[in-house]
Amino acid sequence: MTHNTAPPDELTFWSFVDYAVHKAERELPTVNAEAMRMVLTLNRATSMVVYDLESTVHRPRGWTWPGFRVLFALWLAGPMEAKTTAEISGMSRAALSALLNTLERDGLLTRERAVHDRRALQLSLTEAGYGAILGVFRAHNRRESAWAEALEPEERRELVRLLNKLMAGSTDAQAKFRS
Amino acid sequence: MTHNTAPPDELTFWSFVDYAVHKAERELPTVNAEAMRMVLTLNRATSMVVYDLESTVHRPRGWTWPGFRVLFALWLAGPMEAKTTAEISGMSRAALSALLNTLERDGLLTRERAVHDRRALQLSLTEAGYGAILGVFRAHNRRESAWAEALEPEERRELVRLLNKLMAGSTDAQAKFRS
DNA sequence: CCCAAATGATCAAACGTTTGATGAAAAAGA
DNA sequence: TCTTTTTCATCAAACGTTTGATCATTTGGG
Repeated sequence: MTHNTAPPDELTFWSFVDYAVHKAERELPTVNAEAMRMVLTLNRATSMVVYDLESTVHRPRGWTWPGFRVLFALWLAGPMEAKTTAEISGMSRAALSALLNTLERDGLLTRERAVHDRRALQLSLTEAGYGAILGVFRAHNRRESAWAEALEPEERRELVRLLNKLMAGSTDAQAKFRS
Repeated sequence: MTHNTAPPDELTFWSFVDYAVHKAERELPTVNAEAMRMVLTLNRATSMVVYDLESTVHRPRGWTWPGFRVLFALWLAGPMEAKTTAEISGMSRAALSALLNTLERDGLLTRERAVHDRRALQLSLTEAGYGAILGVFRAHNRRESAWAEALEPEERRELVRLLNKLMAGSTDAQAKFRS
């Protein structure tokens, strides 16, 4: 255990995890240091991946990752109700509603009221949306590949397994989900 | 390999990963499915943890996770230059600038110009900020603990190791970082 | 010493997200 | 059938973030 007590001005995004965990452990006897380290590391790793993908793939093309997620879902699964889109792309109905304004304005998808239920909304890719998604996905996947190469194939599978187990455990943890 | 081709309306946040990977694999021979699965899973797991922590710990107290990260850094490492705070809490200087408006308005920290360099900003917790952070951190850490229990101790260590290796590999991947 | 380049911070516009409220349509109950 | 409840979508206000521009200060080169 490296007793890293670096002065504040030498701390970096990376070294802060160790610094914080050790310092918290020392000053707060009741802290769950391992849980702290896990969540801290999980967030930092994801934050780096997200920032990279967003700034190298999506923003240069005038897109955002959330917008990409919606278009990607429609591309793979076909036209669907907005409620389903929100569910599978991991956003609230209100967030999707706002996001749709942008995507519709940019001519990437259309929203129309469903025939069987006039409250519901049916989303479909436009020709333009359909034409654009493949290229963006390819660039996105190339970037994902570069990240994935940091791990051995076996390690990638293990990482996925552990993350899935973590998600499965959210039920026991009585985690709060998006409504 | 479960050939899950569920109709769109039965898809969920969870099942979409499998569905998307299989469908992409089938329709796009050149796709790197393992990389896709890894990034998709990483983001969904983190998104769930973030939403839970944010909505059960921070927002009910009138805080946000980003604000908490800043106050937490100042609490652990003491007063420091804003540039350092941005670096170790993982945000751009511009984002921190905006965030500081809120934190300062709420009386949780103060910003003053540094004496040795009149461009620089020195951040310090106020009494109120210092008094509030411990309780919030305790609640935060309790929630982290609940999540951590989904994994065995050995699995937690392995997850952290894999995530660190992923972060370390970002150099090879020539990932883009925040400036 | 003076001027050009680099650095620290802020601002502005656009965007996605959250919570809580409102409106409209459908479902459930009396 | 009529009323109450539930469901789907949107809106409004507040917030954090991004990119690109601007301003002030400091550093470094002639």
